[in-house]
Amino acid sequence: MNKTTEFADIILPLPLAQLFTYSIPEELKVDVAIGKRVVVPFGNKKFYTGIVKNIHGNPPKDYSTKEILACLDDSPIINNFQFQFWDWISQYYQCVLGDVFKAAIPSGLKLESQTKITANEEFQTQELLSKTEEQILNVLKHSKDVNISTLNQATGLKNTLPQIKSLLEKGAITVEEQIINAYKEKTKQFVRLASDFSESEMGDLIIGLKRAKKQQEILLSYLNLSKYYFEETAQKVSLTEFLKSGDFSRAVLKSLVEKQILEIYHEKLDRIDLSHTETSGLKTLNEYQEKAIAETRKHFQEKNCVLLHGVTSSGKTEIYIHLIQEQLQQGKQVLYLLPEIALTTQIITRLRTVFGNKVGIYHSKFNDAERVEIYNNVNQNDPENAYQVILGVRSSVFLPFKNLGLIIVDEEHENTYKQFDPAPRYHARDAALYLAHLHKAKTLLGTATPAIETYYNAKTGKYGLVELFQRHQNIEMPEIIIADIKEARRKKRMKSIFSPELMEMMTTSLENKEQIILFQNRRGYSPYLECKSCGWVPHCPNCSVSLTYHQYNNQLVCHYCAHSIQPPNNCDQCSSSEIEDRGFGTEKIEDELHSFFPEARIGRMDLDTTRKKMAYENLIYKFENHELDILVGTQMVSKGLDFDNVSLVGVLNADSMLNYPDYRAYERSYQMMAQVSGRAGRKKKRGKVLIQTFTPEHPIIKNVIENDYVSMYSSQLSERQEFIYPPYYRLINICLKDKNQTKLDQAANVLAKSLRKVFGARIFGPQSPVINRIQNYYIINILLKIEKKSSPAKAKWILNQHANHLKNMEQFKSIQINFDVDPM
DNA sequence: AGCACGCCGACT
DNA sequence: GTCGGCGTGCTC
Repeated sequence: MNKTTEFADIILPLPLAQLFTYSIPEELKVDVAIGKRVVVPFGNKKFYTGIVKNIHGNPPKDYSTKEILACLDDSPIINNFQFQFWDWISQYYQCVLGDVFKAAIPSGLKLESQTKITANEEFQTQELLSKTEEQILNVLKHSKDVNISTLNQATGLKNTLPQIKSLLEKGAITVEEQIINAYKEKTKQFVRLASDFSESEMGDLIIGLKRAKKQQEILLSYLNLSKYYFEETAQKVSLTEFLKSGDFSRAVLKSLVEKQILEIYHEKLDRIDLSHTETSGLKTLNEYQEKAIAETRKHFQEKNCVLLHGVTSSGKTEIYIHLIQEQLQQGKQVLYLLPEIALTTQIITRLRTVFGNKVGIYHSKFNDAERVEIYNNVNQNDPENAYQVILGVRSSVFLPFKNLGLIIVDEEHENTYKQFDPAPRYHARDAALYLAHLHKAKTLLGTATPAIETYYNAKTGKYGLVELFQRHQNIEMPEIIIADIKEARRKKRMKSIFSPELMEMMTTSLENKEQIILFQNRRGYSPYLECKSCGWVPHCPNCSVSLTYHQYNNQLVCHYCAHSIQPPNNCDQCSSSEIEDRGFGTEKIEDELHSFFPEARIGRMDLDTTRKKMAYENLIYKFENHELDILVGTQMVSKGLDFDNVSLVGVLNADSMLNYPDYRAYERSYQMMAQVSGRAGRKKKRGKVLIQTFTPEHPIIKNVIENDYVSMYSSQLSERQEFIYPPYYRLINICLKDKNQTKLDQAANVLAKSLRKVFGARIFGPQSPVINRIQNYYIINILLKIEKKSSPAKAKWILNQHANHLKNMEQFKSIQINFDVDPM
């Protein structure tokens, strides 16, 4: 017996800090290996899918082990790169490996145990059963495969657990844990000949069927469709299509199958379309692109990361494509990261036309089965059939790459690359840099408006910097016009939410049959309602935010917990019936546009209109085809879309962004306005951008008008230094949560005090966030700002010590503490 | 995270 | 008197 393969340390998909050690039964010793999935019992009921992290021969001292029940994989699904990557994520972002496991693997690869309940047939009523118990027993007798949730549904009861428990005690039912595999391969049925008949054999067969006309007909029709004797390889014939083609009955086909002439077979079907698309060569680069790509290659010789700072429509994508091609020729994989909203059909199509079915897409709107297929595809060892290029969102950094050569992070400044909740709170751009380091690959960051931190890294020589200021086909940068709404309001010249300038420009554009994009970073109709006489504002009962009014369903909705109510007719406080909406969101803009421009075709693009799988694509398609004149939207409209006929972009309220209480507010406002401006004026004509603001003299607005990123950068940089922010300092936010506000405040004060003893003035807070209650949990933050040079690992270790100390205090046991490293 | 155990309030 | 609320502790 081999002693060193006695035990395995398992990662479980739970937010628990340790690994769990199980013993490997003799019969599984050949199967169980590092990186494979295993099923293990946990507690006295549950089963989980875990990942084998370690195999060893050291029996644990303090407890006896349970046995691994099954091994799910023939070959590992987690490779060594991934284990190292997971370790880094869990250390850097201060979370547990189980959290990383949960985020990294599509849930279809994680089995779940489900309690299956069956009625005991031998049970005879000896004791009196309660009504609900009888009801439950009745349901069980008439259906099979019942679990708790279906039982709750069938009986209409909220919670049947107590009754189940008592029935179990009385011996009326049995309960069994069942493991459900969520992922099923999709298969399709096909028809083919049962054996390889020669032409003369086939002739005999057909003659033999002369008394079964229908069967003969089917056979001939099959030969016809499959071109069996005409082509080298017969065409595949799908069962359903075949039956439909001649209105054949299944029964007739069945008799042919029984005669062993035809047979039906199943074939696994990829949910992802792998059909061969025609690939076309690369586009030739213009001289500026050529220069940029040459510089990039040169930087890569000594630097691992290059920032490609190229203005909107300077043709960054073509540069990426050329670089991807180079990697593929060397047999390397490429990961192309995009933020959610920029992963559009346009870019997918472009990549597919060049790389065909070598491109895999990993999108959040894909269902789980599709993700499992992509995961498995990347994991397989056959480079002929595996995707070589993955175009994906944040979570695609967790795919099982074996041989990465290049990671491209497009729209690098996008804050959606940072995951906020749940843990792991990772930033895909920063994680990508580490991932590339593991593979000894290069990273290319691309954007028109770099994040301050990134530009700083480039300027200080940590990254290579390549700049590309020439728009392709020499399209001019749009003309930016400012509308002073304070002035317009004073003179009472505002038409609802539109300044006279905007009204005029919209009218002209519509007359010229040109398209318009209007941008407002707020969905819903109006951010809040207010009582005209006493100023009362309806708030969410669970969160400390006002409720947003949505007109399309006439609801007041909380954007934090989705709580919704009917708008009140009367004020809760003074019963006045005069309740007015305040502020405006995309819905209201759409509404107002309809009344001012009844002829115009208007589309709205925000979270509410793009929930369905293809809704976003449909809107884009309609706008591209000029089936819409005006597109109103939140930041979704500002990303990576190329439209040819947009002559006007309107930013309805620049101040709402500028006044946001965050140290990144100015940076983000600049990025947002610069990006949305980039949508204006493509071919032929110079576009116009109109920005409505109360503060036309604002320096950020000036930077936007002059398209002066560098000025914005240097003014922000000095502010960052002065006020102790990145890139000079590293931020770690410590978030405390509890249902009891007093207890929470006390705990935060105790923690802040003890941290100050170590970190001194580097500790800020405790500070209540603007929204200090979400889903009935109060929230308070403590912020640590440490010098970039000092060791973050040590600081994190100290933070953990103090947090654990707090959790060990009797009165603060219930407090939840989590860390957010490099918060956004 | 789940789930069991255990201790206090409102009800058949 | 019980049912059921959620606070607390444990899981290899």
